[in-house]
Amino acid sequence: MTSHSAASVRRPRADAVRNRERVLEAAKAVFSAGGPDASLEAVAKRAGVGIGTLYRHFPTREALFEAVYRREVDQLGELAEALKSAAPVDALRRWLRSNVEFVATKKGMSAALALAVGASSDLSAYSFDRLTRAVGALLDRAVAAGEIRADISPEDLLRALVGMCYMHDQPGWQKSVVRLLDVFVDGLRVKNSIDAVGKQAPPRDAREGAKGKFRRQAPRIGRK
Amino acid sequence: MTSHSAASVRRPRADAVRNRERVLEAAKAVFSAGGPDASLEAVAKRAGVGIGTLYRHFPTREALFEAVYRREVDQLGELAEALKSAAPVDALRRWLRSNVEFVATKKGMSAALALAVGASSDLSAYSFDRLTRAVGALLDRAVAAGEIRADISPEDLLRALVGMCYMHDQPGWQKSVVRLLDVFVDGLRVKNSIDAVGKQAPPRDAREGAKGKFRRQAPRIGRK
Amino acid sequence: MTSHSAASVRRPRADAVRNRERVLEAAKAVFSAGGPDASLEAVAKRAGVGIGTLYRHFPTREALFEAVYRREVDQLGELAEALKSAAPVDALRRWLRSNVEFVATKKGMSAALALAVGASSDLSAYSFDRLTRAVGALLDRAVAAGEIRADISPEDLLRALVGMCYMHDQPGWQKSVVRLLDVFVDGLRVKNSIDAVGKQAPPRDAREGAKGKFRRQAPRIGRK
Amino acid sequence: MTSHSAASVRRPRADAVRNRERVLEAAKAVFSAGGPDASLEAVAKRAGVGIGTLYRHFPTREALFEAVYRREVDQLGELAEALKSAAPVDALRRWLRSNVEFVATKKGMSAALALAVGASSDLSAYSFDRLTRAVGALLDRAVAAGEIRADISPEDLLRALVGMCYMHDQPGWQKSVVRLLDVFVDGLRVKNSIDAVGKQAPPRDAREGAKGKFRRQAPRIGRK
DNA sequence: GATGAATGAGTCTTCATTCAT
DNA sequence: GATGAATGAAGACTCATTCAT
Repeated sequence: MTSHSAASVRRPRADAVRNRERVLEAAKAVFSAGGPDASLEAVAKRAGVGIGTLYRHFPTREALFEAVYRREVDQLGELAEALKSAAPVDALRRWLRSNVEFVATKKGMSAALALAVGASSDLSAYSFDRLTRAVGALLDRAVAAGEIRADISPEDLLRALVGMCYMHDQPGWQKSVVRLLDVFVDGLRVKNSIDAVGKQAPPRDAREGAKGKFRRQAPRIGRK
Repeated sequence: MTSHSAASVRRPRADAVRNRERVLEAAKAVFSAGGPDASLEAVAKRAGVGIGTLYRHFPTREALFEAVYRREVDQLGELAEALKSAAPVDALRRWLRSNVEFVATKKGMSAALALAVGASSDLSAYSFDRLTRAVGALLDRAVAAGEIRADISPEDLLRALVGMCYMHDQPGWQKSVVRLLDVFVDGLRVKNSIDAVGKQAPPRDAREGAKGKFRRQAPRIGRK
Repeated sequence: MTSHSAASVRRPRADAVRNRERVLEAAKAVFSAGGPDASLEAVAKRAGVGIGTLYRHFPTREALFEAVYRREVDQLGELAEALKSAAPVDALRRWLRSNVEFVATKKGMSAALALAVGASSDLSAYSFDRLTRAVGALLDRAVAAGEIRADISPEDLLRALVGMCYMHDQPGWQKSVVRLLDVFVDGLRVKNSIDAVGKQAPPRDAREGAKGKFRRQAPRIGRK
Repeated sequence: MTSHSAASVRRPRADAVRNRERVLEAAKAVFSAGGPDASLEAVAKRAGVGIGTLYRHFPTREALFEAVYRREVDQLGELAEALKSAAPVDALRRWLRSNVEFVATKKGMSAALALAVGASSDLSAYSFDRLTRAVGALLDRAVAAGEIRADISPEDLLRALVGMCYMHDQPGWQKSVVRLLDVFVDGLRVKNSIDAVGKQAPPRDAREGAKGKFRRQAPRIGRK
């Protein structure tokens, strides 16, 4: 439509890009502090833009969430893939620890992790899927090498990790979690030694599977 | 104040007691379903009383929380004490598992558990203290018996438990958590085998302590 | 629940009643002036109550509409019934004229009338039904007496009336409409003299009927 | 201003003309569907142009209205003039019916008609004037021929027509209106037969007149 | 003591309008 | 000239909280 447009997609305006970025940054911070119900107006204010601008870039709360967290989730996923060359159990341990560091470093990473087990939504489904695959690979390798027990699913492990990082706002949580994770990995190496108390868990191969992407559904994220 | 009052404390009116109870019951249900931000008006409506009545009995949201959850927390604490006679590690394992069952059975117990690591408040402080003591006793016994490693604090363990129960709304979470906890306890029995990756945790006795009740402070619970 | 309540329904509080009335009065005025999209906040302000109070009494815009207009519509309906004793054609003419006076006198009556042919909604359906019945009775009587042609339906007549009153904000509209209605009634007395130009309308008895109440449906009233 | 401009008026750029046309087309459609309060952004989007372009061509909502409807109004006016040769009453009847067809055929024509009696504005004033003159000619001829009564003004007739077309969004309205108009014309032929009920209308010549153009004033059209 | 009416602050959301590119 | 980004003013609606009855 414009006379000088060469390609069909226009280069986005510089200030628009800057604003988009600012909003994302602000949203990360605000959601980190105030939870997923935080006021969008607060986000806009922190970003230094009008509320209308926020809405132009992200027409729904969901859209903003998505933009904020998808990238983080992907980083967590890539982390797992990057460890494919290490010794199986060591890779596992290091991935778990790296997660802790990640969460410690990057504000909002914790929320990204939590998404994976949170209330259903497209974004949650994506997160769950992405991370389950990632950790599944690590797990499979260690099991195949016969170094850890086979009855823990990627979902289990993911939940354990998320659960432990859940307390990421307490003083000293980081060391605590590393300690706990180490204990946990130690436990993984013990092959089903104890079953006096409870029922035997299903063997690794008979797990519920569902590797396909996006199994879960549902719109909302935290609003009432 | 009143003309005919013999003693300084009057026996509360029967309907007042009944209303108080109704509100508590309603609050438990509503908070379970809608989270801690649920509308107080919804609570009143469910209890079949006016909003004013709710406020008379519980002048703040916090007060209502307190009344709802303190009892639950105490139950979790007593659970630990009841296991003092069992074999140390077994007692530990059983307590952890019992928590899972508890959360599974009694609506709202999960929230009670979560309080222990949640945002600061009088109630949280109390919960944290109560449960830390409980699990601490179990832990101490097992360490004293030389059956588990000594570098995991009650706080650590509590946080791990809470975190894992955090996902109590996913299908099949219960079995998953039991599995994870078993792995964890298995890991506890391995005495410091691995320390190549991280620093050694401080010995049990040098922990930050703080057994005194109500260390932490702060008013809010989730509202903005 | 209260100790002194004799009957099951409490007498509404005096101030509540007063406020309700104020809001209705204000709404009638505001809707008259600003149309059905007028701001509810403007209504509240004019009534001298908080916006919350307005919402307490009328939880939706529709509810307020309903409360404002149902009574007016009923008055228009009763008007028709009150004329049952007069000579058929005269009754018809007088009813039509009375409507004009009504609209002229009572602010908002025009809107009430317009509802009858307006966008679908429960209230519109009710209005349409109520008024169609009213005018239908008058029409039937005149047709039965053989004094007017039979091919005009109550709906037709109603629409003509509404349409003409539509212009109720022009200077001198009132006399004009009375004049037009008179001409129209005169025309009704001419029994099908002319049909050279168009097709014959269906006979009176074969009309689409649908006397049952509330045929039409649909929620909105004017918002976008 | 521009260096190479020979004459004082430049030939408009081709794309500007095209855009102007697109916007007009879109506006006609959007206003037809959503009423006069429809979003200008919706118009721009439908036209496939930026909102800025719309504003450049039509700096106010009024300006857009004007551009959209003036042409339509003129068409309605010309319709009346085209019938000057027919028999007076027949011409009148045919003009009225033609209006109905017009409204039925051309989306937005109804709005154009309604403008004539709508809220004051330059555009309304123009419409009113244009159409009043048109219908006045038809009326005068029939009165002069002694075929219809003399106490109905062009304004009256216009209002009757508009009023009847007011319901143009109901199913089957078209036949209904034709029927009503026929009845109305029949009524016109009855010379003042009835005056028992109301006062005698003023004679044709003593009417309020006001043939001059643009008597009325006022800016707004429907916005708040 | 119980009740529920009143209040208004806080959020979300939509658009008309202005302006930088 | 065209574009669409930015802005902020409304307006709807929800609830926590106070208070008159």
